[in-house]
Amino acid sequence: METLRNKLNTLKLTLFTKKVLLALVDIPLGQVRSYAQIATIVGQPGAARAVGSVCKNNPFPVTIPCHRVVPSKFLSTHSRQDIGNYSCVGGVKKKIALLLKEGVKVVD
DNA sequence: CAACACAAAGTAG
DNA sequence: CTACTTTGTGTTG
Repeated sequence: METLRNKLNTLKLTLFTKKVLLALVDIPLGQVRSYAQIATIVGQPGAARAVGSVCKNNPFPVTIPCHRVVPSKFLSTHSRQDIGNYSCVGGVKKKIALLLKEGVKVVD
């Protein structure tokens, strides 16, 4: 069967990218992960910025819940201004809306 | 080679 | 102690 993992293997993606994307899919509903956390999961702690690059180049806009990825600061503040960025359609505004819809508290 | 959707440590006050 | 600056990291253009 064509799992997402299989598709990722088909595409011309680097190992790091593939791991990151898989980690994003693994994020439970209503939960958020920081870029640093993802970086650590894929085995490259400190490469948070690289993770951001991957999300930005995200090959599957809907399949990959890149909106659940936020800066580590957000984990502490939950502030809307520390939500980070979002390249997909709708921008940061849409990102916030999605998170709220999924049950993630976002302070104004 | 330079830029980027970040993070953590170091320096200055 | 808080605030700003610098370095690390991997992908993409």
